Amino acid sequence: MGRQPCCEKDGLKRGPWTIEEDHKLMRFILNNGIQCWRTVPQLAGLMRCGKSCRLRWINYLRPDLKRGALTESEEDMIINLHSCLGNRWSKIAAHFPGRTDNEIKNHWNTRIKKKLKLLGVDPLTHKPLNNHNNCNSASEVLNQSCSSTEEGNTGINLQNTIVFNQFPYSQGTQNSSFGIPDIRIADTSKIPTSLDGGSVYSERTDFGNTFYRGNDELQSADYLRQWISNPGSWGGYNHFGQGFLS
DNA sequence: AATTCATCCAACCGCTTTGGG
DNA sequence: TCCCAAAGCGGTTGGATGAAT
Repeated sequence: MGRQPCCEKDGLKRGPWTIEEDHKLMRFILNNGIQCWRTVPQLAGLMRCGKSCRLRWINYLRPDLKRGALTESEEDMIINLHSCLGNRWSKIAAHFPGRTDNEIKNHWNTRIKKKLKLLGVDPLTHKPLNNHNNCNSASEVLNQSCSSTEEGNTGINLQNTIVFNQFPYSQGTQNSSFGIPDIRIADTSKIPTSLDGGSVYSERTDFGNTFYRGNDELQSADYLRQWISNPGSWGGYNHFGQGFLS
């Protein structure tokens, strides 16, 4: 006997979310908050499993999401944090308000890994790909700076002072704050500005990163209402159309 | 214009962790 | 302490899109 599926699969919809589904999920969360993800789809009238709803909310519908391409400084921070934390994307994402672990993970896999390889750095170990004699300095320095990272301090400032001299990335033109040469992969600036194929994009809402989680996951429906009533926060949600709050 | 290849990223799968009884 | 359900997490996939031929 295998593990029980997380939910009953029969009859459940999979694949990309439609506007209507997004609409239903957001409206439900607005009105009810989140107590139990497993009950959300049923109560919201969605033919999805709770897991799918949770993922959609966290990665896409949360109003506090910061949208658009990651900045160069964010990219540099990811590299430094990854050297400390490894593939613990949620831990890394915790240092980036409005960014999701999925987004950072995708960015790492599609852009940063290539960037590091171009620089002759192993993305896994953060050591030079060819020069094994040089391995100690960078990793040791990074490990030293990681203790504070694990405790909530990013440790970035500490690294910033050390990495310039010892980190393997530090060869070449240093445009960024962490000594990483300014080699940008093409096509990093593709920032959607409107709904396209069921996707939602918006400017940053600037509501901070405390929107949900806490006692009842969702801090308050009032908070959401406040966000929704703010015209400036709705740049990319126009597709929901009028009557969303009804 | 048609086809192939490369890239991106939303979504899924399944394992691990957490929390309540 | 143990068990189980739910949530969290990271690896992976597959469809959409754009670039190259």
